[in-house]
Amino acid sequence: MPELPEVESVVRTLRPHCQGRRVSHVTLRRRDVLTPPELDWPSLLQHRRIADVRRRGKRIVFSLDDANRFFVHLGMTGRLLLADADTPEPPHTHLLLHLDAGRQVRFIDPRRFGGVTWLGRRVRDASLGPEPLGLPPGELARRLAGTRRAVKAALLDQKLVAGLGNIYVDEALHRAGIHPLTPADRLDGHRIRKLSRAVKYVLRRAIAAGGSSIRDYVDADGVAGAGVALHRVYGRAGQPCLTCRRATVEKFVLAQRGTHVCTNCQRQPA
DNA sequence: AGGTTGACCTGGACGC
DNA sequence: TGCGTCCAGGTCAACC
Repeated sequence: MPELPEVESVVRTLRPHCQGRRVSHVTLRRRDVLTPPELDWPSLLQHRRIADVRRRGKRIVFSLDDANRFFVHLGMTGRLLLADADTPEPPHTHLLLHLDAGRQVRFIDPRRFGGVTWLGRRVRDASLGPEPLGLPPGELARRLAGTRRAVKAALLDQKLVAGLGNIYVDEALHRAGIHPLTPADRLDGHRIRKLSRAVKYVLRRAIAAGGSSIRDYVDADGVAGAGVALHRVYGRAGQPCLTCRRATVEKFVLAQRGTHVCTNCQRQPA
């Protein structure tokens, strides 16, 4: 799915079209993408004005003018697309927010790993860790020191840091020269600082490229991102490492996820 | 309690 | 062409 840079790109393209707009009505095609499903979503949304659209981790959070909030999670294949009412509706369109001015926001998700969750007026949500951009290295160090899991598994844990996924964890660990199997609590201060810098660098560059479009991802305007061209290991198994040019990128499974490493740049822990 | 595994879904790519 | 298998950007619940 969309990870932090893809979600950020969706939010940036979505916001100018949504902010301040009123939801004239709602079309619900599949109730099971909603949490909780028994809530009267159309009534809660209809006639409300969208005050704000923001990203939190991989979530797209909508704030309404009555201080209620809900978020969209894109899962693996979810899309949030702006469209005119007369544009043909693609398959797997589950929810439509009709805005004034004849535009609509469409939630489309073939695999339905994504969904829409009602937050209400709740302020705090402990299910997500801090944002990685702007996270001080010392705080990252403190969080990683608390677990013996492989550093890749730790970084994928949204409670530890919110927004990283399979692509950018592999890319950041490669850039930092850290093997994904390294136990998180065995990284010294120097390597943590390298990792912290690499995470931010990789995410910022991917955001600037508009995200990475592997197969499904497009922003809210339907535009694919150019971030794949920046990948140094992800999706490059069997090809030469672009950094050292001495080894080929290898792929193995860690935490049930395809994991890409250069064994020359990233030395396996003893 | 922390950590690992299967389950949830569909579609596209590949091999026979 | 058609069928089977594997794989995919994520997250839960259920288990050790």
